[in-house]
Parts: sequence; C-alpha cells; structure tokens
Amino acid sequence: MPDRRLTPTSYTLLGYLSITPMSGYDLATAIHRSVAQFWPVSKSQIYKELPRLEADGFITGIDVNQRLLPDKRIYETTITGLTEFDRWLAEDELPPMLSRLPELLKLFFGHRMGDNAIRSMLIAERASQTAANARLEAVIAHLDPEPAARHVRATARYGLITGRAYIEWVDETLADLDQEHPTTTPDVDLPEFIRAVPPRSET
Amino acid sequence: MPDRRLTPTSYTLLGYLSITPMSGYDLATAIHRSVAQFWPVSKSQIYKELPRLEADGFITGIDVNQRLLPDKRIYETTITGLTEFDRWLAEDELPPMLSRLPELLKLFFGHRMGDNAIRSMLIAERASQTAANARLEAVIAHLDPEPAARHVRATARYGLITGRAYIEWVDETLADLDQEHPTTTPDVDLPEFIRAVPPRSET
DNA sequence: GATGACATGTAATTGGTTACATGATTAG
DNA sequence: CTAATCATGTAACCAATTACATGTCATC
Repeated sequence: MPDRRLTPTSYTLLGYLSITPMSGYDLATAIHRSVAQFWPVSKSQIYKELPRLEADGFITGIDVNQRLLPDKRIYETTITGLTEFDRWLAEDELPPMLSRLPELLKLFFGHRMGDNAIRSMLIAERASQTAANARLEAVIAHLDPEPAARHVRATARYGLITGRAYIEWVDETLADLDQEHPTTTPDVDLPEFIRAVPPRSET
Repeated sequence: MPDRRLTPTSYTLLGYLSITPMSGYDLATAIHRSVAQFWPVSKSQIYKELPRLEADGFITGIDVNQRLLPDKRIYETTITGLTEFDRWLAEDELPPMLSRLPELLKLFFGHRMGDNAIRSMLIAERASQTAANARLEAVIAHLDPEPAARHVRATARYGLITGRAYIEWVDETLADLDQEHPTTTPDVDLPEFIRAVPPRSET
C-alpha cells in the first residue's frame, strides 16, 4: 500500500538491492563510488528511505547481530519491489535533469570579477577535471572486458566525454580571456543582454 | 548583521540586483531564462530569500502601488550588499557541482531493461538535446557582437559544448547497443563489477 | 465564455544535508 | 597515546519544490 510516489533515490536503492542484499552502510558505500556521479544519495537519506521502502512492502530486512561491530540490518527486495523497479525502468517519463554549477554561476557575473580571478578559477577547474578524467579512464579500462558491464561502462563513458568537453570549454574560455578586447567599442549596458537570453525549455 | 551563510542562490539574486533594481517577479523571469541552466531558482525560493536579504541589509526594497496589476516591491542592492557580492566572487572556495541525470540512473541499471527500452530512451534524449543545442546556437549568435557579454556568452558556450558531447555519447552508446554481443561469453555476475567502480573524489 | 498569459505572491510539505553519537581496531 | 578508519546509524535543520490564491487582459 504505498501511498507516496517513489523518487529516483528510492529506485536507486531498489536497483542495488535487486542485485544483492545489503545493509544501509553497504548501500552508502556502493552508491558513493558509482551511481553518485549522476545521482548522489547521502547516508542519512539512505537510512531514512530504507524503513519507508520496507513499510511500503518493496523490501524486507533482517537484523544481523555482530560481536565486535555494530548490529546491522540487511535488506533485500520483495517480488513487489522488483516488479515496481522494473515498471519504473520501463516507464518513459523522466524527471528533468538538474545541474548546479557554481563556477558557471560566478562566471556569469564575470563583469564584476577581475580577469585574473576568472583565470585562476578556470585553471583550478581544469586541473580537477583533468584528474577526474584520468580516474574515469582507469575505471573504463577496468570495466572494459566484461560484456555484462556494458551499461555501467556507458555511464562512465558519459562522464569522460563530457569531462573532456569541459576541458575543451575551459581552454576556449581562457583563450578568449587572453585576447585583446578593443576598449574602443564602448561597453553596452548589461541589463540589456542579460535579459536577452531566451528561455530554454517548455517544461 | 547577517547571522547566516548566504547560499549561491542568495548571490544569484544579489548579482542580478547589482545590475538593475527588480521585483521578485522580474528576478524570477530573468533568472529562469538565463542562469537557471546551471543554477535554477524557483519563484517561491526568490520570494523567501528577498526579505531575508533585506533583513540582512544587503538589499532594500520600496513598495510600488499599481492600479490594475498587483502591488509589487522593487529591490536594489545596498553598498553592503555589493561589497558582499564582490567578496563572494573573489573568494576561491566553490561549493561542489551537482548533477542529477535520471536517464543515466536508469541506464546504470540497464541489465534489467530491454535493449529496445534503452534505445527509445536514448533516442528521445538525443532529440531533446538536439533542440536545446539549436536554441543555444541561436543565443550565442545573438550575443556574439557584444564584447561586454563575453562571460554570459562563455556560459552559453558551455551549454553548447557539453550538449554536443552528450549527443556524441548517445550515438556511441546506441552504436554499442547495436553491436552483437557474443553470448558465448557467460555473463559475469553483476555484484562483482558494480562494486568494482572505484571512488571518484576525495572531497 | 473559457483558456491561457500576465503579474504577484503565500502555504504546506519534503527531500536532502550537516552535525552528532558510539565503540572497536589499526597506524603513526 | 592520538588520530584516523571501519561500521552503524539518529537528530535537527533548511533549502527547495509543489500546490494554492487572486485578479486583469487578450485571444480562440
């Protein structure tokens, strides 16, 4: 009798538990190092969601007592849970994607920043993205041989391809900064063109 | 005497008001069609945040009575507000970026999806991203001549370059789906390689 | 004469984050 | 011996979203 709508976060947990039984801690660890790239789930969120999924009948948990470590509860999916998970996978409506990129936000107001501040921000971004790309390349190489890992590999490739595009963008932007901009052209007043950006989505 | 930490959302409002005085409605409209791409702010969030920024002394508002339309309140930045905004711009710590991509989440669990379901999802994604790219190209073309619009243009270029990378990725992924995968190789059990994805960031 | 856009907000709910709590084991 | 890591969670807070409310004007 689930009287609420499950969130993508709920389905993330169901998805993992559809593979193997796990505790909240296991889930937190597994999620953090994989799917969190494009769907982060915090520990606390997991611990709040699990009892709800159990109350809804989608998963069941059993308590496991441990001597040296804290007791834990291992969850697994029920038939109902699996069915609901597969239903969600098949459904074609998707919640909108969401991006929050603080560095772009700052850059947007770049007319109030010094060029040097912008440069150092971009250079820092470039460095951390380069490192992230290297990690992803290693991941992809590691996953490569397994044909069953195809979809996981695809998500990793997503990270890499957009990561590379990001670096490309940083370089272009840095190059643009270094160009002499003719101060002969008087600066247009900002309100004008900031308002001019047309809307993006019809959602 | 601001006793709280301002959020990037607060600075978004400050940033806009640093350009020209606006009402909550004006802000909602302007933000929705520009900076919302990488920092969405809902109407309600704006209406909650504005009085707080005023209480903090960062902005001041004056009531404007209107005959036919609802009365409104026009806000503008104070010196304190401008100073705080510039301080934030100069500061080099950035909150982590956040991405939530439901389509990747589903794809991650693709071993439970039929190939056709995956294909139609990817094809739909490709279509909407293609449309978004076209809109962005138009925006960039429109902004092009203004040198003062340099940074706004850079954020638009970000959207375009990553949007193109996205389409590239979709195509590669679709091609990979179409390839025959030798069923001779027995499928490895999933828990193995899903756990194998190494952690990404040390944050 | 009904639907939707313009124009301005308020109220209720919740998903998600940050900080706290606890105890055992290992490394420096 | 002190600090970090493993291991498991709980509690408090709040940013953000969804739904609600209201009245005018233009259009189909």
